[in-house]
Amino acid sequence: MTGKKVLVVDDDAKTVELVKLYLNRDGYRVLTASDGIEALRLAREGHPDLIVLDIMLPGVDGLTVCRALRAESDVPIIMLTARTTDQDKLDGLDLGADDYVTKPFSPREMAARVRAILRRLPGERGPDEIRCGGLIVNFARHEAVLQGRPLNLTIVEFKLLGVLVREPGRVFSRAELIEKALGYDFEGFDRTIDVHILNLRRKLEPDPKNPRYIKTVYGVGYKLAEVNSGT
Amino acid sequence: MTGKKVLVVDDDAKTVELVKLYLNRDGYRVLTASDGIEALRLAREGHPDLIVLDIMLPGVDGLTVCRALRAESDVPIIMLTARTTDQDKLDGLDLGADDYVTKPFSPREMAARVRAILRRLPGERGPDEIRCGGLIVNFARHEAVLQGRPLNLTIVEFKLLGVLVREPGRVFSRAELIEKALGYDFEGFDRTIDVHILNLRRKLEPDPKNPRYIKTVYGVGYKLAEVNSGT
DNA sequence: CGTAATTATTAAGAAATTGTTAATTTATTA
DNA sequence: TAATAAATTAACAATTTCTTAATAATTACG
Repeated sequence: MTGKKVLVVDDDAKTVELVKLYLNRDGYRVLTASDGIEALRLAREGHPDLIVLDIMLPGVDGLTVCRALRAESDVPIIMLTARTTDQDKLDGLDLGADDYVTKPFSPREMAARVRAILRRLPGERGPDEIRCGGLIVNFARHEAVLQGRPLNLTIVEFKLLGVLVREPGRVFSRAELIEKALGYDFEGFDRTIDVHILNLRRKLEPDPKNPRYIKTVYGVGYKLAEVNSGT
Repeated sequence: MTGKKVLVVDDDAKTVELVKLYLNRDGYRVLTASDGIEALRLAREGHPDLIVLDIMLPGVDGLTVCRALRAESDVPIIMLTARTTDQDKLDGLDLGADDYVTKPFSPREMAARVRAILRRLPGERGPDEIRCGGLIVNFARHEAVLQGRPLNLTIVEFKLLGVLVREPGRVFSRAELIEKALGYDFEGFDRTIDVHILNLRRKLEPDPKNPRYIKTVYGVGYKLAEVNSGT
């Protein structure tokens, strides 16, 4: 873990603690501030890699802080707003915030957004791309390439391949694939997966009848073969 | 099926029954409670592997129960909330719940989340791989390899070998093997096992007539020989 | 040695799983 | 909103695996 620094600014101590808890769990160092003045000071002296900034602040408000920060640096900012009116969101974005989250929010979601932004920061792209044999799956570009030839995958096909390619060789049951590619709330049948696998194979297998990449494990599910180019 | 235990806590009997129905269908044993006091008692005495906990409870509320449980164990908790305000979710997560579901929810989705959490529990999957002599059985990959040569096992063969390899040297009766490899609900005959053992031997024994790995214990059952490479 | 009990082997039919196509529903885009 | 693309379902075919039943071989033990 790189230990990126995140500055969290909110006048509600409980919110700050909650966000801090989750970000710490993700391996980030966290600075905290409860008002605009302190926020500006820490933003300048602490060199955070990302700032989570509430709009409603005592003293200098969040919008002003955001404006001030934007004038002097490109640090990514996630705006926090208690109000639901879209005008607030627009204002925040207008000021150059990278993302906005409406209160009340789930700390998991917040942590995910922080990860997402820091991931696309120059330097640490993280596992934005996975290679396996001649297969390249790029999550940031939402693009899969096989032997230099781009596959034209649909969303579900891409997600399926994404799940498989993250753990090549491991067998995934249809239930697992549904959970991970279609979501917990999918109410349909197992066999839907079969059709998606079929379509995937048509797009990436040289000979779909004899799959080289996506193997069927009879009675269990599917897996991505680990391709040793030399063998 | 391991028959993991799940405690479902909700004051609405209909909700409890619905969740119970779906969890039973997945092979889980289900304990139920309708108030906080009972929940705590069952959580302590019933040793559930997971708890589904409603926030709104008469008497001791769900949040308090969650807090109390967290103080004394790491049992995974899924919080249930009827209110849509995310503040509830936050509180739940803050207390260490592993997941939350907002009412009204789909019982299928609930069951899926329960499966997902129990699946990634440390004890649940056991080791992903067991080695014994030149034999490697990898459960995640659903693959068995002998002296570097992959065996092409069917599900039943794989499960049988899996049972044997977990306790090399121990004799398993046919009844035991049926239970563990074919399931409790198998209605067939003992002798089916013989055929599977035969097929297994054909795939892994250098000389199936003189089994080196899977030994017959006359009048008792089968066992996996402990292989000392030097002998 | 011979008999009864147990296990090994074989092969065929039954059952379960997967592959495939096409029609239908749902979502997206112009 | 119409046109297009995608996801899902349903039905059937193809395949694999499981189970059974019948027979042969082996073991235990008087």
